Amino acid sequence: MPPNDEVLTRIAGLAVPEPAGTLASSVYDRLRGDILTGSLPPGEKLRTEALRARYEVGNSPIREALNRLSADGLVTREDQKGFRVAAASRADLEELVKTRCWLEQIALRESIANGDDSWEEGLVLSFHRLSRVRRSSSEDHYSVNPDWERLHRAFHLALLSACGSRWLLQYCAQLNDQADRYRQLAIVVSYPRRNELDEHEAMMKAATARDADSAISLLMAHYERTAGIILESISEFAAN
Amino acid sequence: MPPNDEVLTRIAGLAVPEPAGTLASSVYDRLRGDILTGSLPPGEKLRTEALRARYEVGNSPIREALNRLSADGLVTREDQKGFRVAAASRADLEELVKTRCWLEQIALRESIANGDDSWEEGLVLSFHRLSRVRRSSSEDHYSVNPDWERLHRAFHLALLSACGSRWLLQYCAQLNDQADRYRQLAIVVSYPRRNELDEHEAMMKAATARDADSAISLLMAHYERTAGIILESISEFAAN
DNA sequence: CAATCAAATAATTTCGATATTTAATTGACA
DNA sequence: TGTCAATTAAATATCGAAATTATTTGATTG
Repeated sequence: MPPNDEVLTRIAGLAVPEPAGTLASSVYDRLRGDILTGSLPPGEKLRTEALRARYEVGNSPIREALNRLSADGLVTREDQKGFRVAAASRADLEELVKTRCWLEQIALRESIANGDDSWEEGLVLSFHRLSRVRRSSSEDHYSVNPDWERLHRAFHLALLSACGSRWLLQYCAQLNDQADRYRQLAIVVSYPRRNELDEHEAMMKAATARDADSAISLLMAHYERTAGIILESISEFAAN
Repeated sequence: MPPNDEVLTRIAGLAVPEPAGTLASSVYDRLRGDILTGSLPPGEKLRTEALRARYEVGNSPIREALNRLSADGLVTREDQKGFRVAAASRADLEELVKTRCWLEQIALRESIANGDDSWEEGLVLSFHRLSRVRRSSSEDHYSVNPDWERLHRAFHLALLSACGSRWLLQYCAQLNDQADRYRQLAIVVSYPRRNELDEHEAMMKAATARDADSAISLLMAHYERTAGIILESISEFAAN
């Protein structure tokens, strides 16, 4: 079955990080976060014992979270050999961006064709919120602002949210996660600045004007540019 | 030391789909199979205790398998409320088919553009194998032939296998699973026959002739037709 | 009679420990 | 000194039971 409403609300960024109902879900969220921020680097071995200590829970919740993440593609699993953070490489990033463009092109076109007023309003709202938070949480040096990250994700998913397929939306969200991880890995090395807000505004305006071709061009260019910057700033990813 | 039985069966080529390395993976495969065949119907509650009895393993492998399946979309999970087989509905099937057409259209076009000789050969081989097994394992009444199901799946994935994106390929495989489940659900009610082999042959020929537009038309029509048959044969899916 | 609440029951989730498998180390032998 | 086998150590996977949370049952009250 396609992702349920709870998942969709979470994707839309409209829910605050509410306390998860089970330890397994809580560990899943935290582990996912730690992988996306690069706090757990690509290829890192994920030993049960170490994670037990890190998250202060027992065996079972850890393994349940790891099993879910492995189906998400953020963690790799090999029978009898345990879990690792998914590897990262230039080739992988290129494949990822290509796939993302294919899927989001469809999703955006459909969204623009089918989106109703509430979709349009959600989009405007997402952009507004994104425009009000700083890219970096510090003034002098760059440091990741979790609010910006969350709202940025929400904006991009708002664009696609009316595509009419929960499957496609979920896949886009998954690829979004993967791309976010690469962005974070690049930031560690020093992330070159650019005016992303203008790009987002242009997309939002093209989408609300129902100009599908323009919106798609802008979105594709946005992704290609980001990928280019990441590829420039990183010669090669560490191989564990 | 003389080779053990396992080695001998392997050499003789008599080994069935080799047993998974861990109990969790084995249960995952069996559960997945039971859901795809409809042996575990949509909406069915998946109680730990019942599954423990069914598959004769402990608690942990069951839960690990369920967690993986929930990320695959074959099972739904709600914190503190356990697991269920994913629901099925006409609306869901329509959304599924639509998404499948979107994604496979891209995958097939890319496959045809990029596929090398070994892709072409794999495709011809897949078709040949599919053509040599019967649709039904019984002559007089219809009964699912697991070999045909497996080879049918393999053929469709062979078509897309050169698309150049493991992500896209994985998504197509996932949607394939979902569609297979609907097909099985319809078969229970009595599945109308048609000459699927010719359709598959036409696709194979168009693909090897590198005629992307024709191949895509054939594939889309193939899916639409299947969906139509399923929707006709089922008034509504049971709601648990 | 319907609604509410509390107790009892059932199911899910989690823990700690054990069994199995893999990886690392040691030591014998060439 | 290098290789291989045997041994030890470490890690993974699994089990069974305890703790937590949901659901049902049944009594009580408005």
